[in-house]
Amino acid sequence: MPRRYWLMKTEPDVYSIDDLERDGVTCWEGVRNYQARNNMMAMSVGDEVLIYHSNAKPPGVVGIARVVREAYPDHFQFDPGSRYFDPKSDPENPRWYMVDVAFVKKFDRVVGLPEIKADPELADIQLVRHGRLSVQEVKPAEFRRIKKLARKK
DNA sequence: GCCAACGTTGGC
DNA sequence: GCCAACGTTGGC
Repeated sequence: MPRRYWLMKTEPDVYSIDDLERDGVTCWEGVRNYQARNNMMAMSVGDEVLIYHSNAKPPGVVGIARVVREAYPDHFQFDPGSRYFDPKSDPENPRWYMVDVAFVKKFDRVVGLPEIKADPELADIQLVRHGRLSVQEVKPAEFRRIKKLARKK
């Protein structure tokens, strides 16, 4: 099974790449969109993940993480005190899953969304074409390209 | 703060 | 199963 590549969004005010660096490993809870969930369920240990800061100035890719635990039920869906509580989810058949990811690196500079949009090699990236999805698959060439852009300047 | 895009809900 | 209403995302 070849390694796959992903992009996951987070709002830095809520959980940033610096928080991930501090924590080392974190569970990626709170994904409440079926397509995003399905992407998490397709992840394997060892897959690499671009970390994207949304609602940030500037929005963009800020670093890399690695999947260290494959999808398992997100227990926050059963916690009435959690903002991620889902009263419609059945504990016998959980609706929402999460993965664990580990910090790999923080880029020396943010690869901003305008730069990604302007790059011909990234013209088909889902981030541009289906902007709102919070967990996306990234093609190997796109992953390499963003890593390369992060080294520029 | 605005609003376009788009996913979800629920009446019928 | 359609689709209008509604809620959320997220760039600007």
